[in-house]
Amino acid sequence: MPSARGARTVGPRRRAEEIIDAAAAVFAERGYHGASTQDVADRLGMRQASLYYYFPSKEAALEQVCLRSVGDFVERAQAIAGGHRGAAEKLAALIQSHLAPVEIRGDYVRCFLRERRFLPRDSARRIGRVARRYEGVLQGVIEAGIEAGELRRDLDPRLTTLALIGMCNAAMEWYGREPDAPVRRIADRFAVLVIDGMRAARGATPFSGSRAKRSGGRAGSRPRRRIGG
Amino acid sequence: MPSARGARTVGPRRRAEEIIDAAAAVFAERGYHGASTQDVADRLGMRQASLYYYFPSKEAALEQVCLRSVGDFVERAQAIAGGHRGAAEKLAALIQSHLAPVEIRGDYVRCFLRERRFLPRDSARRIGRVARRYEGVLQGVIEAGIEAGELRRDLDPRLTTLALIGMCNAAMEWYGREPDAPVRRIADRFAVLVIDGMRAARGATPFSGSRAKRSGGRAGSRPRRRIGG
DNA sequence: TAATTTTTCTATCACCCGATAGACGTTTCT
DNA sequence: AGAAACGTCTATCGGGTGATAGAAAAATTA
Repeated sequence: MPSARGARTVGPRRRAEEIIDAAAAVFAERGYHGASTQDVADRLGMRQASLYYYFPSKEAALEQVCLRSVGDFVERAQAIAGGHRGAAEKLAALIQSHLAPVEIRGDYVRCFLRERRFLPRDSARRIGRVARRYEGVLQGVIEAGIEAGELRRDLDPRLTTLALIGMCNAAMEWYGREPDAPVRRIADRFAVLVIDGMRAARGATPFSGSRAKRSGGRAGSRPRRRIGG
Repeated sequence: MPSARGARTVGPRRRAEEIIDAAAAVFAERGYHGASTQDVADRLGMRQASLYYYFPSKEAALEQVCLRSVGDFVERAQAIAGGHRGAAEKLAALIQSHLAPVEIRGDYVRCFLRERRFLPRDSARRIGRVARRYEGVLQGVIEAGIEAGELRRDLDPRLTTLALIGMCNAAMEWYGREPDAPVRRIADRFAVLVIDGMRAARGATPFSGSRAKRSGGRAGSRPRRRIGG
Protein backbone atom coordinates (compact mmCIF):
# COMPACT_ATOMS: atom_id res chain seq x y z
CA MET A 1 0.00 0.00 0.00
CA PRO A 2 1.40 3.29 -1.07
CA SER A 3 1.96 5.98 1.46
CA ALA A 4 4.19 8.75 2.67
CA ARG A 5 6.67 9.51 -0.05
CA GLY A 6 6.48 8.93 -3.71
CA ALA A 7 3.01 7.60 -3.25
CA ARG A 8 0.86 7.16 -6.30
CA THR A 9 -2.76 6.84 -5.49
CA VAL A 10 -4.02 6.76 -9.02
CA GLY A 11 -3.10 5.94 -12.57
CA PRO A 12 -0.20 7.46 -14.42
CA ARG A 13 -1.61 10.41 -16.27
CA ARG A 14 -4.50 10.89 -13.93
CA ARG A 15 -2.50 12.64 -11.28
CA ALA A 16 -1.99 15.72 -13.37
CA GLU A 17 -5.71 16.09 -13.71
CA GLU A 18 -6.21 15.82 -9.99
CA ILE A 19 -3.85 18.69 -9.61
CA ILE A 20 -5.64 20.79 -12.18
CA ASP A 21 -8.87 19.98 -10.41
CA ALA A 22 -7.43 21.22 -7.16
CA ALA A 23 -6.08 24.33 -8.81
CA ALA A 24 -9.46 25.05 -10.36
CA ALA A 25 -11.18 24.65 -7.04
CA VAL A 26 -8.73 26.84 -5.18
CA PHE A 27 -8.54 29.49 -7.87
CA ALA A 28 -12.30 29.60 -8.09
CA GLU A 29 -12.66 30.01 -4.37
CA ARG A 30 -9.96 32.52 -3.59
CA GLY A 31 -9.16 33.95 -6.97
CA TYR A 32 -5.99 33.29 -8.88
CA HIS A 33 -3.89 35.89 -7.13
CA GLY A 34 -5.54 35.31 -3.80
CA ALA A 35 -4.69 31.64 -3.91
CA SER A 36 -1.22 30.36 -3.27
CA THR A 37 0.41 27.27 -4.64
CA GLN A 38 0.52 26.20 -1.03
CA ASP A 39 -3.27 26.22 -0.96
CA VAL A 40 -3.37 23.95 -3.96
CA ALA A 41 -0.85 21.60 -2.41
CA ASP A 42 -2.76 21.50 0.86
CA ARG A 43 -5.90 20.44 -0.91
CA LEU A 44 -4.00 17.53 -2.41
CA GLY A 45 -2.11 16.60 0.73
CA MET A 46 1.20 17.13 -0.93
CA ARG A 47 4.04 19.61 -0.65
CA GLN A 48 4.02 22.91 -2.42
CA ALA A 49 7.23 22.29 -4.27
CA SER A 50 5.99 19.00 -5.63
CA LEU A 51 3.51 20.78 -7.81
CA TYR A 52 6.35 22.00 -9.96
CA TYR A 53 6.95 18.51 -11.17
CA TYR A 54 3.71 18.85 -13.13
CA PHE A 55 3.65 22.51 -13.99
CA PRO A 56 6.40 24.97 -14.76
CA SER A 57 4.54 27.84 -13.16
CA LYS A 58 1.37 28.92 -11.46
CA GLU A 59 0.34 30.71 -14.59
CA ALA A 60 0.63 27.50 -16.58
CA ALA A 61 -1.75 25.84 -14.17
CA LEU A 62 -4.24 28.63 -14.66
CA GLU A 63 -3.91 28.24 -18.37
CA GLN A 64 -4.66 24.54 -18.14
CA VAL A 65 -7.72 25.24 -16.05
CA CYS A 66 -8.98 27.79 -18.53
CA LEU A 67 -8.31 25.56 -21.49
CA ARG A 68 -10.23 22.68 -19.99
CA SER A 69 -12.99 25.01 -19.01
CA VAL A 70 -13.45 26.23 -22.52
CA GLY A 71 -13.25 22.61 -23.50
CA ASP A 72 -15.86 21.50 -25.93
CA PHE A 73 -18.01 24.56 -25.55
CA VAL A 74 -17.50 25.62 -29.11
CA GLU A 75 -17.96 22.16 -30.55
CA ARG A 76 -21.23 21.60 -28.75
CA ALA A 77 -22.46 25.00 -29.79
CA GLN A 78 -21.54 24.35 -33.38
CA ALA A 79 -23.33 21.04 -33.28
CA ILE A 80 -26.48 22.78 -32.12
CA ALA A 81 -26.13 25.66 -34.52
CA GLY A 82 -25.58 23.32 -37.41
CA GLY A 83 -28.84 21.48 -36.87
CA HIS A 84 -32.00 21.89 -38.83
CA ARG A 85 -34.17 23.41 -36.19
CA GLY A 86 -35.44 26.94 -35.98
CA ALA A 87 -33.47 29.75 -34.45
CA ALA A 88 -35.56 29.89 -31.32
CA GLU A 89 -35.13 26.21 -30.63
CA LYS A 90 -31.44 26.40 -31.32
CA LEU A 91 -31.06 29.27 -28.91
CA ALA A 92 -32.90 27.40 -26.22
CA ALA A 93 -30.60 24.46 -26.73
CA LEU A 94 -27.59 26.74 -26.70
CA ILE A 95 -28.64 28.20 -23.39
CA GLN A 96 -29.05 24.74 -21.97
CA SER A 97 -25.68 23.74 -23.33
CA HIS A 98 -24.02 26.85 -22.00
CA LEU A 99 -25.39 26.39 -18.53
CA ALA A 100 -24.84 22.67 -18.27
CA PRO A 101 -21.17 22.61 -17.24
CA VAL A 102 -21.84 24.55 -14.07
CA GLU A 103 -22.84 21.39 -12.32
CA ILE A 104 -19.85 19.21 -12.94
CA ARG A 105 -17.28 21.84 -13.85
CA GLY A 106 -18.42 24.82 -11.88
CA ASP A 107 -14.97 25.54 -10.56
CA TYR A 108 -13.47 25.44 -14.00
CA VAL A 109 -16.07 27.68 -15.54
CA ARG A 110 -16.02 30.21 -12.74
CA CYS A 111 -12.28 30.23 -12.86
CA PHE A 112 -12.35 30.83 -16.58
CA LEU A 113 -14.84 33.66 -16.30
CA ARG A 114 -13.10 35.49 -13.52
CA GLU A 115 -9.42 34.67 -13.78
CA ARG A 116 -8.83 34.35 -17.48
CA ARG A 117 -7.77 37.95 -17.63
CA PHE A 118 -4.72 37.21 -15.56
CA LEU A 119 -3.29 34.87 -18.12
CA PRO A 120 -0.09 35.89 -19.88
CA ARG A 121 -0.65 37.66 -23.16
CA ASP A 122 -0.12 34.67 -25.42
CA SER A 123 -2.48 32.24 -23.80
CA ALA A 124 -4.95 35.03 -23.19
CA ARG A 125 -5.05 35.64 -26.89
CA ARG A 126 -5.42 32.02 -27.76
CA ILE A 127 -8.26 31.56 -25.33
CA GLY A 128 -9.77 34.82 -26.42
CA ARG A 129 -9.97 33.47 -29.92
CA VAL A 130 -11.92 30.47 -28.74
CA ALA A 131 -14.29 32.68 -26.81
CA ARG A 132 -14.83 34.89 -29.81
CA ARG A 133 -15.52 31.92 -31.97
CA TYR A 134 -18.12 30.78 -29.50
CA GLU A 135 -19.77 34.15 -29.55
CA GLY A 136 -19.72 33.97 -33.31
CA VAL A 137 -21.67 30.74 -33.33
CA LEU A 138 -24.40 32.25 -31.20
CA GLN A 139 -24.44 35.41 -33.18
CA GLY A 140 -24.70 33.41 -36.37
CA VAL A 141 -27.80 31.67 -35.15
CA ILE A 142 -29.36 34.98 -34.24
CA GLU A 143 -28.49 36.54 -37.56
CA ALA A 144 -29.87 33.58 -39.44
CA GLY A 145 -33.03 33.81 -37.40
CA ILE A 146 -33.44 37.43 -38.28
CA GLU A 147 -32.77 36.78 -41.91
CA ALA A 148 -35.34 34.02 -41.92
CA GLY A 149 -37.89 36.32 -40.40
CA GLU A 150 -38.16 34.20 -37.30
CA LEU A 151 -36.57 36.82 -35.08
CA ARG A 152 -37.28 40.52 -34.92
CA ARG A 153 -35.59 42.52 -37.54
CA ASP A 154 -34.62 45.30 -35.17
CA LEU A 155 -32.45 43.09 -33.00
CA ASP A 156 -28.83 44.01 -32.69
CA PRO A 157 -27.19 40.61 -33.18
CA ARG A 158 -24.03 41.54 -31.38
CA LEU A 159 -25.63 43.08 -28.33
CA THR A 160 -28.17 40.32 -28.17
CA THR A 161 -25.43 37.73 -28.22
CA LEU A 162 -23.56 39.45 -25.45
CA ALA A 163 -26.72 39.86 -23.43
CA LEU A 164 -27.49 36.19 -23.73
CA ILE A 165 -24.02 35.05 -22.82
CA GLY A 166 -23.77 37.54 -20.02
CA MET A 167 -27.02 36.42 -18.53
CA CYS A 168 -25.89 32.83 -18.55
CA ASN A 169 -22.46 33.61 -17.21
CA ALA A 170 -23.99 35.56 -14.38
CA ALA A 171 -25.94 32.47 -13.44
CA MET A 172 -22.65 30.67 -12.93
CA GLU A 173 -22.00 33.00 -10.05
CA TRP A 174 -25.14 32.47 -8.06
CA TYR A 175 -25.82 28.92 -9.09
CA GLY A 176 -25.94 26.78 -6.00
CA ARG A 177 -26.83 29.65 -3.73
CA GLU A 178 -30.32 30.00 -5.11
CA PRO A 179 -32.72 27.41 -3.81
CA ASP A 180 -34.89 25.47 -6.22
CA ALA A 181 -32.90 26.45 -9.22
CA PRO A 182 -31.48 23.42 -10.99
CA VAL A 183 -29.79 23.99 -14.28
CA ARG A 184 -32.69 22.76 -16.32
CA ARG A 185 -35.06 25.17 -14.67
CA ILE A 186 -32.74 28.12 -15.06
CA ALA A 187 -32.16 27.33 -18.69
CA ASP A 188 -35.86 27.03 -19.38
CA ARG A 189 -36.67 30.30 -17.74
CA PHE A 190 -33.89 32.11 -19.47
CA ALA A 191 -34.95 30.74 -22.79
CA VAL A 192 -38.51 31.89 -22.37
CA LEU A 193 -37.36 35.25 -21.14
CA VAL A 194 -35.14 36.33 -23.95
CA ILE A 195 -36.39 34.24 -26.81
CA ASP A 196 -39.91 35.48 -26.54
CA GLY A 197 -38.46 38.94 -26.58
CA MET A 198 -36.59 38.15 -29.74
CA ARG A 199 -39.39 36.60 -31.68
CA ALA A 200 -40.71 38.45 -34.60
CA ALA A 201 -43.88 40.07 -33.39
CA ARG A 202 -47.03 38.44 -34.57
CA GLY A 203 -49.61 41.00 -33.82
CA ALA A 204 -48.10 43.04 -31.10
CA THR A 205 -46.21 46.22 -31.49
CA PRO A 206 -42.74 46.11 -30.06
CA PHE A 207 -41.82 48.34 -27.29
CA SER A 208 -39.51 50.26 -29.54
CA GLY A 209 -41.20 53.58 -29.71
CA SER A 210 -40.64 54.39 -26.12
CA ARG A 211 -36.96 53.85 -26.19
CA ALA A 212 -35.14 56.69 -27.79
CA LYS A 213 -37.57 59.13 -26.29
CA ARG A 214 -36.61 60.56 -22.98
CA SER A 215 -34.34 63.18 -24.40
CA GLY A 216 -37.03 65.77 -24.24
CA GLY A 217 -38.73 65.51 -20.94
CA ARG A 218 -38.01 63.59 -17.82
CA ALA A 219 -35.95 60.52 -17.44
CA GLY A 220 -38.54 57.94 -18.08
CA SER A 221 -39.61 56.45 -21.28
CA ARG A 222 -43.18 57.33 -21.78
CA PRO A 223 -44.44 54.20 -23.38
CA ARG A 224 -47.22 54.25 -25.77
CA ARG A 225 -49.75 51.66 -25.01
CA ARG A 226 -49.49 48.54 -26.92
CA ILE A 227 -52.24 47.87 -29.29
CA GLY A 228 -53.68 44.60 -28.27
CA GLY A 229 -53.35 41.57 -30.44
CA MET B 1 3.88 76.51 -4.21
CA PRO B 2 3.43 73.12 -2.68
CA SER B 3 5.75 70.36 -3.68
CA ALA B 4 7.86 67.46 -2.60
CA ARG B 5 6.96 66.69 0.96
CA GLY B 6 3.79 67.38 2.73
CA ALA B 7 2.36 68.81 -0.42
CA ARG B 8 -1.33 69.29 -0.60
CA THR B 9 -2.54 69.65 -4.12
CA VAL B 10 -6.20 69.76 -3.31
CA GLY B 11 -8.68 70.55 -0.61
CA PRO B 12 -8.67 68.89 2.74
CA ARG B 13 -11.07 66.00 2.43
CA ARG B 14 -10.63 65.62 -1.27
CA ARG B 15 -7.34 63.79 -1.09
CA ALA B 16 -8.90 60.72 0.43
CA GLU B 17 -11.19 60.43 -2.53
CA GLU B 18 -8.33 60.68 -4.95
CA ILE B 19 -6.79 57.75 -3.20
CA ILE B 20 -9.96 55.72 -3.33
CA ASP B 21 -10.21 56.55 -6.99
CA ALA B 22 -6.74 55.24 -7.55
CA ALA B 23 -7.46 52.14 -5.53
CA ALA B 24 -10.62 51.51 -7.53
CA ALA B 25 -8.75 51.89 -10.79
CA VAL B 26 -5.91 49.62 -9.75
CA PHE B 27 -8.13 47.01 -8.15
CA ALA B 28 -10.36 46.99 -11.20
CA GLU B 29 -7.45 46.51 -13.53
CA ARG B 30 -5.37 43.95 -11.69
CA GLY B 31 -7.82 42.56 -9.21
CA TYR B 32 -7.68 43.18 -5.50
CA HIS B 33 -5.13 40.49 -4.72
CA GLY B 34 -3.22 41.09 -7.90
CA ALA B 35 -2.77 44.75 -7.11
CA SER B 36 -0.31 45.96 -4.53
CA THR B 37 -0.49 49.04 -2.40
CA GLN B 38 2.62 50.06 -4.27
CA ASP B 39 0.62 50.11 -7.48
CA VAL B 40 -1.90 52.42 -5.90
CA ALA B 41 0.82 54.69 -4.61
CA ASP B 42 2.53 54.78 -8.00
CA ARG B 43 -0.64 55.92 -9.66
CA LEU B 44 -0.79 58.80 -7.22
CA GLY B 45 2.89 59.66 -7.32
CA MET B 46 3.27 59.08 -3.65
CA ARG B 47 4.99 56.56 -1.43
CA GLN B 48 3.42 53.28 -0.55
CA ALA B 49 3.65 53.86 3.18
CA SER B 50 1.90 57.22 2.90
CA LEU B 51 -1.32 55.50 1.97
CA TYR B 52 -1.62 54.27 5.51
CA TYR B 53 -2.25 57.77 6.70
CA TYR B 54 -5.66 57.48 5.04
CA PHE B 55 -6.48 53.83 5.44
CA PRO B 56 -5.69 51.35 8.15
CA SER B 57 -5.41 48.50 5.69
CA LYS B 58 -5.74 47.46 2.11
CA GLU B 59 -8.97 45.72 2.94
CA ALA B 60 -10.40 48.94 4.29
CA ALA B 61 -9.64 50.62 0.98
CA LEU B 62 -11.48 47.89 -0.86
CA GLU B 63 -14.40 48.32 1.45
CA GLN B 64 -14.53 52.03 0.72
CA VAL B 65 -14.45 51.37 -2.99
CA CYS B 66 -17.29 48.88 -2.71
CA LEU B 67 -19.35 51.14 -0.52
CA ARG B 68 -19.07 54.03 -2.93
CA SER B 69 -19.80 51.73 -5.81
CA VAL B 70 -23.02 50.59 -4.28
CA GLY B 71 -23.66 54.22 -3.58
CA ASP B 72 -27.09 55.40 -4.41
CA PHE B 73 -28.01 52.38 -6.46
CA VAL B 74 -30.75 51.37 -4.12
CA GLU B 75 -32.14 54.85 -3.69
CA ARG B 76 -32.37 55.47 -7.39
CA ALA B 77 -33.99 52.10 -7.90
CA GLN B 78 -36.50 52.79 -5.18
CA ALA B 79 -37.30 56.14 -6.71
CA ILE B 80 -38.07 54.45 -10.01
CA ALA B 81 -39.97 51.60 -8.45
CA GLY B 82 -42.05 53.97 -6.40
CA GLY B 83 -43.33 55.87 -9.40
CA HIS B 84 -46.68 55.53 -10.99
CA ARG B 85 -45.69 54.05 -14.27
CA GLY B 86 -46.26 50.56 -15.51
CA ALA B 87 -43.96 47.67 -14.72
CA ALA B 88 -42.45 47.57 -18.19
CA GLU B 89 -41.57 51.23 -18.09
CA LYS B 90 -40.15 50.94 -14.65
CA LEU B 91 -38.00 48.03 -15.68
CA ALA B 92 -36.68 49.92 -18.67
CA ALA B 93 -35.79 52.80 -16.41
CA LEU B 94 -34.20 50.44 -13.92
CA ILE B 95 -32.01 48.96 -16.60
CA GLN B 96 -30.95 52.40 -17.67
CA SER B 97 -30.27 53.35 -14.09
CA HIS B 98 -28.32 50.17 -13.46
CA LEU B 99 -26.13 50.62 -16.47
CA ALA B 100 -25.53 54.32 -16.10
CA PRO B 101 -22.67 54.27 -13.56
CA VAL B 102 -20.43 52.31 -15.85
CA GLU B 103 -19.42 55.47 -17.62
CA ILE B 104 -18.26 57.58 -14.75
CA ARG B 105 -17.73 54.91 -12.14
CA GLY B 106 -16.76 51.94 -14.20
CA ASP B 107 -13.79 51.12 -12.05
CA TYR B 108 -15.86 51.23 -8.91
CA VAL B 109 -18.60 49.07 -10.28
CA ARG B 110 -16.30 46.50 -11.78
CA CYS B 111 -14.37 46.42 -8.58
CA PHE B 112 -17.53 45.86 -6.63
CA LEU B 113 -18.72 43.08 -8.89
CA ARG B 114 -15.48 41.18 -8.95
CA GLU B 115 -13.70 41.93 -5.72
CA ARG B 116 -16.46 42.28 -3.23
CA ARG B 117 -16.11 38.66 -2.28
CA PHE B 118 -12.69 39.33 -0.83
CA LEU B 119 -14.03 41.68 1.78
CA PRO B 120 -13.81 40.62 5.41
CA ARG B 121 -16.91 38.92 6.71
CA ASP B 122 -18.46 41.92 8.39
CA SER B 123 -18.31 44.38 5.55
CA ALA B 124 -19.21 41.63 3.13
CA ARG B 125 -22.38 41.07 5.05
CA ARG B 126 -23.22 44.73 5.22
CA ILE B 127 -22.71 45.18 1.53
CA GLY B 128 -24.51 41.96 0.83
CA ARG B 129 -27.54 43.37 2.58
CA VAL B 130 -27.53 46.39 0.31
CA ALA B 131 -27.24 44.20 -2.75
CA ARG B 132 -30.11 42.05 -1.60
CA ARG B 133 -32.23 45.07 -0.98
CA TYR B 134 -31.53 46.22 -4.49
CA GLU B 135 -32.56 42.88 -5.88
CA GLY B 136 -35.68 43.11 -3.81
CA VAL B 137 -36.67 46.39 -5.40
CA LEU B 138 -36.39 44.93 -8.86
CA GLN B 139 -38.17 41.79 -7.88
CA GLY B 140 -40.94 43.84 -6.35
CA VAL B 141 -41.54 45.64 -9.60
CA ILE B 142 -41.70 42.37 -11.44
CA GLU B 143 -44.05 40.82 -8.94
CA ALA B 144 -46.30 43.85 -9.05
CA GLY B 145 -46.29 43.68 -12.82
CA ILE B 146 -47.35 40.08 -12.72
CA GLU B 147 -50.03 40.78 -10.19
CA ALA B 148 -51.35 43.59 -12.32
CA GLY B 149 -51.50 41.32 -15.33
CA GLU B 150 -48.99 43.39 -17.19
CA LEU B 151 -46.33 40.72 -17.07
CA ARG B 152 -46.67 37.04 -17.81
CA ARG B 153 -48.03 35.03 -14.99
CA ASP B 154 -45.57 32.22 -15.45
CA LEU B 155 -42.51 34.34 -14.80
CA ASP B 156 -40.34 33.29 -11.93
CA PRO B 157 -39.77 36.65 -10.27
CA ARG B 158 -36.58 35.63 -8.59
CA LEU B 159 -34.92 34.07 -11.59
CA THR B 160 -36.08 36.91 -13.78
CA THR B 161 -34.59 39.43 -11.42
CA LEU B 162 -31.30 37.62 -11.35
CA ALA B 163 -31.30 37.26 -15.11
CA LEU B 164 -31.88 40.95 -15.55
CA ILE B 165 -29.21 42.00 -13.10
CA GLY B 166 -26.79 39.46 -14.43
CA MET B 167 -27.27 40.64 -17.96
CA CYS B 168 -26.58 44.20 -16.95
CA ASN B 169 -23.61 43.31 -14.81
CA ALA B 170 -22.11 41.36 -17.65
CA ALA B 171 -22.30 44.48 -19.76
CA MET B 172 -20.06 46.19 -17.23
CA GLU B 173 -17.33 43.82 -18.28
CA TRP B 174 -17.33 44.39 -21.98
CA TYR B 175 -18.47 47.98 -21.96
CA GLY B 176 -15.88 50.08 -23.69
CA ARG B 177 -14.52 47.19 -25.71
CA GLU B 178 -17.58 46.95 -27.90
CA PRO B 179 -17.71 49.57 -30.60
CA ASP B 180 -20.85 51.60 -31.11
CA ALA B 181 -22.31 50.61 -27.81
CA PRO B 182 -22.93 53.62 -25.62
CA VAL B 183 -24.81 53.06 -22.42
CA ARG B 184 -28.05 54.40 -23.76
CA ARG B 185 -28.02 52.03 -26.65
CA ILE B 186 -27.20 49.02 -24.55
CA ALA B 187 -29.90 49.86 -22.07
CA ASP B 188 -32.46 50.26 -24.81
CA ARG B 189 -31.63 46.98 -26.44
CA PHE B 190 -31.62 45.14 -23.18
CA ALA B 191 -34.96 46.61 -22.28
CA VAL B 192 -36.53 45.52 -25.51
CA LEU B 193 -34.99 42.13 -25.25
CA VAL B 194 -36.20 41.04 -21.87
CA ILE B 195 -39.22 43.21 -21.37
CA ASP B 196 -40.93 42.05 -24.48
CA GLY B 197 -40.23 38.56 -23.30
CA MET B 198 -41.89 39.34 -20.02
CA ARG B 199 -44.98 40.99 -21.30
CA ALA B 200 -48.20 39.20 -20.95
CA ALA B 201 -48.67 37.64 -24.31
CA ARG B 202 -51.45 39.06 -26.43
CA GLY B 203 -51.43 36.90 -29.46
CA ALA B 204 -48.13 35.19 -29.65
CA THR B 205 -47.67 31.64 -28.60
CA PRO B 206 -45.01 31.08 -26.06
CA PHE B 207 -42.24 28.95 -26.97
CA SER B 208 -42.74 26.30 -24.36
CA GLY B 209 -43.27 23.27 -26.49
CA SER B 210 -40.00 23.04 -28.25
CA ARG B 211 -37.79 23.47 -25.29
CA ALA B 212 -37.88 20.40 -23.18
CA LYS B 213 -37.53 18.36 -26.30
CA ARG B 214 -34.18 16.76 -26.05
CA SER B 215 -34.78 15.53 -22.54
CA GLY B 216 -36.27 12.24 -23.56
CA GLY B 217 -38.36 11.99 -20.45
CA ARG B 218 -35.70 12.99 -18.09
CA ALA B 219 -35.99 14.36 -14.61
CA GLY B 220 -36.50 17.91 -15.69
CA SER B 221 -39.49 20.03 -15.14
CA ARG B 222 -41.77 19.40 -18.01
CA PRO B 223 -42.70 22.92 -18.90
CA ARG B 224 -46.33 23.55 -18.57
CA ARG B 225 -47.98 25.03 -21.51
CA ARG B 226 -49.28 28.46 -21.00
CA ILE B 227 -52.83 29.05 -21.54
CA GLY B 228 -52.90 31.87 -23.97
CA GLY B 229 -54.48 35.06 -22.98
C1' DT C 1 17.09 -8.37 -7.44
C1' DA C 2 19.21 -4.68 -9.73
C1' DA C 3 18.70 -0.77 -12.63
C1' DT C 4 15.95 2.80 -14.10
C1' DT C 5 12.30 5.94 -14.12
C1' DT C 6 8.76 8.42 -11.88
C1' DT C 7 7.13 10.98 -8.17
C1' DT C 8 7.55 13.28 -3.86
C1' DC C 9 10.20 15.35 -0.32
C1' DT C 10 13.42 18.65 2.25
C1' DA C 11 15.75 22.81 2.19
C1' DT C 12 16.37 27.09 0.59
C1' DC C 13 16.41 31.50 -2.04
C1' DA C 14 15.36 36.01 -3.62
C1' DC C 15 11.75 38.88 -3.64
C1' DC C 16 7.69 41.35 -2.77
C1' DC C 17 3.92 42.54 0.20
C1' DG C 18 1.30 44.82 3.82
C1' DA C 19 2.13 47.28 7.68
C1' DT C 20 4.54 50.16 11.55
C1' DA C 21 7.58 53.85 13.58
C1' DG C 22 9.25 58.03 13.66
C1' DA C 23 11.46 62.08 11.34
C1' DC C 24 10.50 66.09 8.60
C1' DG C 25 8.28 69.51 5.76
C1' DT C 26 3.82 72.14 5.13
C1' DT C 27 -0.32 74.32 6.35
C1' DT C 28 -3.44 76.27 9.55
C1' DC C 29 -4.63 78.31 13.88
C1' DT C 30 -3.98 81.63 17.62
C1' DA D 1 5.91 84.33 15.05
C1' DG D 2 5.06 80.26 17.52
C1' DA D 3 2.37 76.16 18.20
C1' DA D 4 -0.37 72.61 16.65
C1' DA D 5 -2.22 69.79 13.25
C1' DC D 6 -1.63 67.74 8.92
C1' DG D 7 0.49 65.10 5.27
C1' DT D 8 4.37 62.84 3.29
C1' DC D 9 8.73 60.86 3.65
C1' DT D 10 12.56 57.28 4.85
C1' DA D 11 13.62 53.07 6.85
C1' DT D 12 12.52 48.80 8.19
C1' DC D 13 10.34 44.40 9.62
C1' DG D 14 8.11 39.91 9.65
C1' DG D 15 6.02 36.91 6.81
C1' DG D 16 4.39 34.73 2.76
C1' DT D 17 5.25 33.77 -2.34
C1' DG D 18 6.68 31.50 -6.50
C1' DA D 19 10.28 28.96 -7.83
C1' DT D 20 14.82 25.96 -7.94
C1' DA D 21 18.14 22.16 -6.58
C1' DG D 22 19.03 17.96 -5.24
C1' DA D 23 18.13 13.97 -2.13
C1' DA D 24 15.12 10.15 -1.44
C1' DA D 25 11.24 7.15 -1.76
C1' DA D 26 8.20 4.48 -4.65
C1' DA D 27 7.01 2.27 -8.91
C1' DT D 28 8.42 0.18 -13.11
C1' DT D 29 11.28 -2.37 -15.97
C1' DA D 30 14.87 -5.65 -17.10
